[in-house]
Amino acid sequence: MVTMVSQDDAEEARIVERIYEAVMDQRLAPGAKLSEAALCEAFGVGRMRIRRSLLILASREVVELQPNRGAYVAQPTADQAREVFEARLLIEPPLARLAAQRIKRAGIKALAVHLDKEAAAHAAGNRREAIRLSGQFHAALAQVADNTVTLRIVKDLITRSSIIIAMYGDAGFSNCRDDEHNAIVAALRAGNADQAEALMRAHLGHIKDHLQPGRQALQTQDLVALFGNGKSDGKRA
Amino acid sequence: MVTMVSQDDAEEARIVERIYEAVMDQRLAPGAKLSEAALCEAFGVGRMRIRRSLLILASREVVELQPNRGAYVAQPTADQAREVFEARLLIEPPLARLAAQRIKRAGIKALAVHLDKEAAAHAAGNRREAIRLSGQFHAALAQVADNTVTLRIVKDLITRSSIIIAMYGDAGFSNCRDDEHNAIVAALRAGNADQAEALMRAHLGHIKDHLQPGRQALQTQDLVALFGNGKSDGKRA
DNA sequence: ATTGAACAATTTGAATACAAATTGGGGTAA
DNA sequence: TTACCCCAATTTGTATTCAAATTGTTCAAT
Repeated sequence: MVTMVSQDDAEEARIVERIYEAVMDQRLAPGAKLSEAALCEAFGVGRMRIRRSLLILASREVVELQPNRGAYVAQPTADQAREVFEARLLIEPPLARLAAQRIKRAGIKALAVHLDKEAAAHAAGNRREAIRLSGQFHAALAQVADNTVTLRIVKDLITRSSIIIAMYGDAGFSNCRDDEHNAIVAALRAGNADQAEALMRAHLGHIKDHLQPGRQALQTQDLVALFGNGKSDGKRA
Repeated sequence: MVTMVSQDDAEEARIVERIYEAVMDQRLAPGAKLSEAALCEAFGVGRMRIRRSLLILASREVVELQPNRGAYVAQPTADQAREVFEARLLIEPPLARLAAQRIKRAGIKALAVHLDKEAAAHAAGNRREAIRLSGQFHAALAQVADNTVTLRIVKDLITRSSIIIAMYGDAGFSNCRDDEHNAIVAALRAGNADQAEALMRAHLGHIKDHLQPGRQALQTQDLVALFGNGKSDGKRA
């Protein structure tokens, strides 16, 4: 008998991952409603499966579950935004240091490939892809550090960061500046742990500095729908 | 009129928290089966509620959901144990530094009260309470640092650490040594951020050094499974 | 007596049906 | 015309029911 162990769990993980990606691409705006029926159709699964996925997303604070109202992409407050970036400033610079100490030839190669993709997306004007890759760079670093526990933590933080940037970020400013990523990889390649840590700290500081806590960006697509602005209707993947 | 918002969610959070505590107390051993029916009776709630709680616990890797087999308290591998403590060594020393910079009079007071409780439990020979408080100290530090995002992360890590210590720890060695906690608080009180960070790093190193990766402390029915027949369960561990 | 297979019982997984609540629309009255 | 209220429709939450899988037991055969 073929057991097919944990095929079910993999399904939820797949759905969660897809929604994570949509949030990071900013295809799903903060406050966007995630209706169960729509998700059932989109993913071709039963309602139970969707409810489980939404619960996982809620436990990671990427979506908010409002009782009897439904699931919505989270809308972190300015204070929560501060906490997320504070956590990143706490975790990622030491992580960059660890990566510098631990990186192997294959890891350097992988990061180089990633930087190329970032540059290509940027050159092609593919803003959505550029934003996504820009966030993924930080996850790639955790992978280089060879620690899945930290990888999970960083993934959650960068996803929430994408929401925060969508809410509080300068209009045209993308997630990260590529040149800073390049500099960090250069430090890793040189095995300069101190520099890698310092560069990452500065990099995160720059992202944080470009947030405007008072902005309270377009609350939800409720407002958009109200004004008939067709900007954020792309809920379907 | 009165909305009673998120009363339902609070119920799941309560159950999850109770199970967290039981794991940290080592009342629930690694590999212990968490049958849905038993939990329904224990908490006096419906099966749906329990299933939601177990899913949250699984997403935090405190329990493992085996399809068609049920939920079990996680049994991290030696490699996963290494990753958890590596993550703690990455996060908590900078967190101690932040706490030293940010601590107020009320925080110092709260930590002093906590240390008293630890000492009292230790003096009274209440090992279970001592273990629990010993872990909670690290969460208290995150609270002093006033960052709920980091608090959540640290809580997850210390809960998983309890499981790891139960599996790989020396028999009589409790979670932490109280004197090291005292020293850390002294550094915080003195506002010596460098020392707080260094002490926390050393403290976590000590805990880690008392783990025996080869021990494989199988103390539950996993023992039976391992000796019975390594038919298809031998995949893990 | 021991081993193997079949069957029964328990436990989990999923689907369907039903109940509760919120939202939006329409109608009426001021 | 505007404001308020009631009702319907949609959406979420929960329970019940049934199916699938695993485990333990029993019986039979070697």
